[in-house]
This record gives sequence, C-alpha cells and structure tokens, in this order.
Amino acid sequence: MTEPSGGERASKGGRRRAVGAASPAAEVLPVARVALDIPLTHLDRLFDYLVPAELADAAVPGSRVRVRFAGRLVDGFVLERVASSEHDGPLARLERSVSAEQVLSPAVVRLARAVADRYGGTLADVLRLAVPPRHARVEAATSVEKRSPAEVKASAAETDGADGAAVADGAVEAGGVGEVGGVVAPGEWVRYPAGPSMLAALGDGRWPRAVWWAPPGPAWPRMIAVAVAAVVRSGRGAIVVVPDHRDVDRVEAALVEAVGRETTVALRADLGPAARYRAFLAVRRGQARVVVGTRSAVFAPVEALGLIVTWDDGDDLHAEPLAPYPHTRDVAVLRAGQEHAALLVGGFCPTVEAEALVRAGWARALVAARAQLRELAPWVEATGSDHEVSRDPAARAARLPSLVVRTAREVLAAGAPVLVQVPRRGYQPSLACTGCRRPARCGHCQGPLGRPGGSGPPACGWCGRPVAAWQCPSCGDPRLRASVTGDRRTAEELGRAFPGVPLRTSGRDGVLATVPAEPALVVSTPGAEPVAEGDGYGAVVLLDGWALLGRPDLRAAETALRRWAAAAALARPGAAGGRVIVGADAGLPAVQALIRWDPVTFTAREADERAALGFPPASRIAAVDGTAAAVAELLDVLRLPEPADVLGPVPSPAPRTAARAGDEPEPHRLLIRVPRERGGELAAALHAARGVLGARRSTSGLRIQLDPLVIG
DNA sequence: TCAATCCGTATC
DNA sequence: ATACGGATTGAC
Repeated sequence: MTEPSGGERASKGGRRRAVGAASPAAEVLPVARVALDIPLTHLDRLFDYLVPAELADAAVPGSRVRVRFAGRLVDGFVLERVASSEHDGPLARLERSVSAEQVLSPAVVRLARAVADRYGGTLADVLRLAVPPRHARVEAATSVEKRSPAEVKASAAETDGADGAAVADGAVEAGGVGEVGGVVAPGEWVRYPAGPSMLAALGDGRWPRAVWWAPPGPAWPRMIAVAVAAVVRSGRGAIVVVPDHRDVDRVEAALVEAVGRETTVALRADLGPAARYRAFLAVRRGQARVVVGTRSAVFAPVEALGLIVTWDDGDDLHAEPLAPYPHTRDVAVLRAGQEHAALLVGGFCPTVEAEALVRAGWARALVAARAQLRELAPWVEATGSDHEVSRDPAARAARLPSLVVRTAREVLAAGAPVLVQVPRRGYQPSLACTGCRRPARCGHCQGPLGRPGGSGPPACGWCGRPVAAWQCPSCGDPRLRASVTGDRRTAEELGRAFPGVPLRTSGRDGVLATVPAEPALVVSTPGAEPVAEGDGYGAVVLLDGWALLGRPDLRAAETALRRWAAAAALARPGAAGGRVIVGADAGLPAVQALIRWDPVTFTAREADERAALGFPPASRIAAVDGTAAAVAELLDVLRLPEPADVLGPVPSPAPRTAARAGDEPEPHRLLIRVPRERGGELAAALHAARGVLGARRSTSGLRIQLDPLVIG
C-alpha cells in the first residue's frame, strides 16, 4: 500500500516515497505510536506511524492495527495518537485497522510495561498475556455501542450459546452497581480483629493492603465476596484471582450471591476463544465490574479498580508458564500500587513472599483471633514417620499407620467421608542427611546436593561444586542418603484395606469438585481435593509427608504445609469431630504449624531462615536456561549489578520431559543472585544483554526467568 | 569485471 | 527476525 501500484519497493531513490499518490494523513493527531507484536528484545519500544485519513476514526488508542515493519506485516496496538513524531525520517503508514475496539486501557498498558520491566521481558510478551485473542464474530455480535443490555444478550445468545452462555449471563445485564448496594455485613470477617475496619476502608473508597491468613473451613469464598461487595458499594470494581477452575466456580458462586450476577464475570482460559473474548469485552466495556478468574485475570481491564484478591499465592498455577513468566501475586502488587487499589493476598498459608510484604510495611497481616482458630480448626495428630504401621495385613500392604486405620473406620462408621491425600509420583532424587533427614545443602551457596546423572559423587545442583566432606549443619551427621522420592501407594491398595467402602479418586485424570456427605474413601493428589458437601470430611489423612518434605526445593516445607492446610481445611472443626492425621514427624516445624494451626509463626520462621541464607525473597534470583554456548554468550555481555552471585552454569538438573535426541546440546542452567534491592537492575541488565545478543546472533531457545518458582 | 556471500545495521 | 547496503571473496 505504500506504493501506488502496489508492487515494487522504491529502492532506487533511497528512502524517498511516492507521497503524492498516497491518501492524505488524518487531520487531527496524524501520528500513531504503535506497540508491535514482535519478540525481539532490542525492539521493545514504540514505533510511530502515519495515520491515513480513512483510519482516523478506527486507529484509536488501545485498538489493534496491522503495519509494515522491516518489510513485513505485523500486528500491533495503537497506544497513543499524537500530533507529531520525534522520529526523524519518514513515517510509514498504518497498513490497516484490525478493529476499532479499544482492547487496551491506559492502565493495562502501564501495568504491562511495569511487568515487563520487572521481569526483564518485553511489552509485547506481556500484552499477549493481558489481551485474549480477538474473536471477530463475538466482537461483531456485540460491537454496536451503547446497545441495551437486552439486545446485547439476545445477540450473544443467538451467535453461539454453546460455549458462551454462562459468561453472557454474567456479563451483559449492565445493572448499575450502586443499585445493588446496601450495607455489607461483615460475616466471617468478625473473626478478625482488623476485619471490620478493613471492610469499612474498602467501602469508603480507600485501598488497604493485607496478607490474609484465611480460617480453616469453607468460609473463604464468602469472605472474599464480602470484601468485593464492600468495594462495589464504594463504586469501584474488583478482581479475584484463584489457582484453578474449581476455585473460580466457588468464588463466582459466592460473588453472584454477594454482588449479583449482573456485575460478575468469570475469566478463565478453558472457556474457548469466543466465550473468553466475550467475557473480556464485557469487562472492557464496563458491563461487568467484578472479575473472578485464573492467573491472566490479574490483567483484566476493570475500570476504577478498587480491589485485587489473590487466593493461595503459593500454588504454582499462579506462575505464568509463558515469557516473561510473571507471578500473579507480583503483578497484583504492581497493579494495586499503580491504580491505588486495595490488595488482599489470601490463603490458608500465604507464602514467605507474601509475608515479605508485611515485613516491608507495605501490607498488614490479617490474622484471626486465636480463639476463633481453635474453634474452627480440626484436631490434628501426627503419626511419626514409619512407626506404628498397622498390624492389619491389608493396611500393612498399603503401609497405613494403625492410627489412620482406626480413625478412618470410626469416621466411616459415623457416616462421614474420609479424605486421603497421597503424593503424586515422580519427585526428583536428591540427597538428605541420614541423621535428621533434612535436605543436604551446598556449603558454598546453599544449593541442593544431588548426584549428577543419578550416580557418582555428590555435587551441588546450583554451583556444580563437588562435595568433599559433608557434615550436617543441624545434627552433625556426616552421612548422606537418597531422599525417598515418589510413592506407589495406590487407591486400590487403600481400597483393599477398607473393603465395602465406596472409593472415589480425584487427581490428574479426573478431578472431582465435590463428594456427597456420606461414608466414602476419597483419595486425592495435592490440589485436587474435592470439597465434601455438608459439614466437611470427618477425617483427613495426609500420607504424602515424606515425599513433600524430602524434596530439595527450598519451598519444600512451605509447600508441604500449604498442601496439608488446604486438605485439612476441608475437615470439620475439631469440636464437630473433625480429625486430621499427618504422616510426618511431629517435631518438624511444618507439622507443628499444622497441629497448632499456626501458619503465621511458621512463615515468619521460614522468612528468617531464608533471609539468613540469602534466599528469595531476601534476594532475587534469575535462572538462565539454554545451551552451554548460549548461556556463556549471555554471561559474556551481561553487565551485572554489584554485588551479584553467579552460580554455574551447570548441566540442568531437571532434564526436559522428553528425551533429547543424541546430538542435541545439553541444556545448562545459570543462576544469578542479587540482593533484593538490586532486582530491578538485574532485570534491566538481562533485558539489555538479551537485546545485544538478539541483534547479533540467534540465541533463541535461551530462557531467562526472574524469581523462578523452583530454583533447584 | 561481475556475481555470490558474508557482515553489520536499521527496522517508524 | 529479516531485508538491505557495502565490503569481500571467487571465477571467468
């Protein structure tokens, strides 16, 4: 389109252009500043284009366009329309407008930029996460501005009812939020000394920030909904981000009850393109002000955002698997700060990273009164490790401690279901102290020890240093043993120990949302536990203690407690007979925390330990994965802040799932650790280094991840 | 002397 | 990335 005849490029006359033949530029604000969808780090900036007169109305800020860039047609977003360009040199014209829909709001753009900077990634990568793919039919079906809700609903229904009905219901009837209002009853928040005042602040248009240790039991979705209702009453919108779809359903149900179906919309990846885009548009057009969804919902373009809630920030589903790998909690923190929104980082056991927000004075801790917790928490007992295995032969086959067998039989006889949490299979082999079974760590960098290639002399998984003479810093034992990893206890074995009892399983292949309130053995892997209808489980058995605690991950204890708490919270309160049996040593801090239902103290202690060892969140860590050559090349051009610890590179401890072809180069991993306050510089340095490389050679395949969830 | 290639550079 | 210009190398 740049050439009148549409064919050749005017290469002879240098950059001169056949201006005379092109249509005139827009009269007002003829320059569009465009964010291009290209993956190149060194091109992570805006480019100016001339807006042809015929696109003057369509190429509005926030809309999608196609432009010619380096000779190729690429997608982009118009971020701004301005009167003139800083660029010296001729401007190309926008090729075409994809749609006038302003999918990007200024607030989302600003957020995306901040997220990209924080993770050393590109704006284009973040925008891809923030905006779902366009669906033209959906847009057309609902695009006429200011149509009545009834019309919108009707057309949405006729286009495709199949995948979009639920969303259309929630999205379209744009009732005024104010009408829904009324005084928000504090509900379960009265259990928190600071609860009522927080609700008052939310209702008054303020933006309190808190880390919320939720009470055991099924109250948390209602509590979230109460907080959201207060914000809605203040005339603002809210976003709730949860790990998985079952949680979306639970919170959505509570929200619909608290603020009404008209204002609530569920954003979830499993909706399918049409329904997903429709839900997104409903939010962008202000028809829905309350969003509940999985991780990308944190980018939802809610106007006048008053509150962001994240639930269970330790769940690894909150870590985005696409570059630049942002974490829900961190995005929420950035966004709440930028938009003066309240923030609630909630869970039964929030992470050390969440707790750091409290330590920094950025958020306050919301903890229920001790007496309230005693009232709600189940009765927790530990069986120790491998002692007391039941004498019953069937139970012995399943390696069930006698306490478990006895308790389960009692509870089943009393008519209640029993939940059994079993480990997933296939944890990584690593080394631990023979004496106290704590994971063995490198004396130099505190990385986990393992045996490279499965055998051979012990070495650090981070810095690669071989370990000569090891001695446990806790108990002094010089012996190393392989941690027990993975477990083959099956539901079948359990079933044999309890003949005649209905057996239900929930896990990878088939996740149950609920089970009825009747005697049954419910076997589940962590994270897949169904909620028991009625009063909850009579007993919860946690059989995965060793597998969870023996992992080399520095979050092993935190993760164990988090998973135990999530399952234990499904049990009835102790006063109502609810019991929890955890198959781990009662002396371990995580087990103690579960027994006393005191995750606050546990997390504080974890935070202290990590700070003492220089682990995140006291430090920030970048992981660089790629071929040895590519990693070395990056390291070569990298200008790191001072001080910075460079660990490795070492051959990747976690080989890709699929076996590599024989001649493929071995993946290596480099870790870089800097003090927390140097995190921004580290991100910038990595961004710059990748830019230099990208312009030079193909270093594709290099994966740079800041604050990775698992570092070894 | 021309053409096939290799670099280095800019991409609105 | 990728398209282009300019320099370099190679064959006629």
